[in-house]
Amino acid sequence: MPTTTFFRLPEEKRDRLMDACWTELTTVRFADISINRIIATAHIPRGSFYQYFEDKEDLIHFLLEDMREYFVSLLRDILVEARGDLFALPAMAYDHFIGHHGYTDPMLTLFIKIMTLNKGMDLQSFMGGSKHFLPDQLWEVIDTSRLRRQNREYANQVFHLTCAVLAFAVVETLQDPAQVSQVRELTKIRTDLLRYGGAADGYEEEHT
Amino acid sequence: MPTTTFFRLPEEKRDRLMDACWTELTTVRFADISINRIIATAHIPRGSFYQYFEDKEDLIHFLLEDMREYFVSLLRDILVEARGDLFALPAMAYDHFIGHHGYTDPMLTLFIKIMTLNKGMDLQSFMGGSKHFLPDQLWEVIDTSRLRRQNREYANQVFHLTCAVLAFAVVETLQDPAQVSQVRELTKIRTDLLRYGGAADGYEEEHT
DNA sequence: GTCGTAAAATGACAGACTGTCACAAATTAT
DNA sequence: ATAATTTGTGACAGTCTGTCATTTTACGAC
Repeated sequence: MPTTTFFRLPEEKRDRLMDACWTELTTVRFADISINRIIATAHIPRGSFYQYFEDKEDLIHFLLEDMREYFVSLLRDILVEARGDLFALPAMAYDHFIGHHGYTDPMLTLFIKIMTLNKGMDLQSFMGGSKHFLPDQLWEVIDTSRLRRQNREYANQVFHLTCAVLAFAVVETLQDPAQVSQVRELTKIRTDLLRYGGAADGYEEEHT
Repeated sequence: MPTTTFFRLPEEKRDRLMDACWTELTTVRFADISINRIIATAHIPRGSFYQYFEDKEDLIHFLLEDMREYFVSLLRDILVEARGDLFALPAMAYDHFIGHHGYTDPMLTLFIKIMTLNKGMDLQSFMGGSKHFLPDQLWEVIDTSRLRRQNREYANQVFHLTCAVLAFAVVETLQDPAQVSQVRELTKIRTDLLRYGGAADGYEEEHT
């Protein structure tokens, strides 16, 4: 967490610094992030930076947390549009990512750049910032009647796997942007897997 | 990939170097791996190291690939024991990881250390080293009659999600080692989700 | 307006790290 | 024995990070 000093900073200076941070974060991989470059770009003296942030990790954590919050609210919108159907999330969110709707969301663009640079960046720990994996904001809009069990923990599990499916799709597309339609097909298969199960019908009876 | 020179190295020297590498890899996080420390531990001059490996990434890649191969063969053994039931994999593999059987597998110990240090290290890209996510070795021993569809691509998807469930379990246990039994329960729920689907029965009819 | 105290700014610095390169040593071929 | 090739080596240039003693600014009390 940044220092209180950071939040007391004059707006212009803080913006200058944050711009430089986001540029750095969306230009090089996590491992290569350089505070040297950031302070050079932002024209902020070295000592000042360390008055605002504890260290590099502190900075990165702060930026990603910001992004996570945005991301969750985006998923919430999508979920509302899907009438609370958790299983519809991967396909719809994927289309958002790919820019299916023509316009490009600035924050999402940053997110995708970061994912591209840090291939397979771990959505698990990205979302895991919150205590529960399934944030309150999303739990509120889930239609639990569509789920086999209606408790939050079960929804949490479904959401977990749902996120994994979304992550697979994003990563695959980044690795080969030409295969959008193929990835879309895979996502449908995976989603059906989550919905209806992957076991052959003959074996389904074991379950009671 | 290491240089041919590396493979021509006298065994004693190569072992000394590799030992130091594994020690480093299982002691600090990826980001903090220091070639300085490695060469100091192994008593290998700086210049020599760079005659064997292109750079730090080259080294890490080589070590992890080694581990991946071991890991795949372990999963194969488990899958055989499970009579090819892909859905049984997470629970069984998890018990192996936790050391349910009392003995500890040296390579697995290293693997767990690495996972602990790099919380949520991406199994996706770890396994993704191979062209197909589902390696031939595993495909050979899968009982496809248990799957809704029998083609390899479908098995690949199931395996993908299966790995995700395993990864969840491992990460959760590392975060809080006390909760083994709880994680085991979660793993069962997740596996059932993959087997039979998470949709409420009423909605299942949509599927044809 | 001046003095004093607390907050903020600053850049020089120590310590660490990486990858390179010119040259020495050893090994192999002729 | 000599030449050619491969391997070994450590000094070095260039970066980087986080700290800290010191200066500058902000601000309230008198």
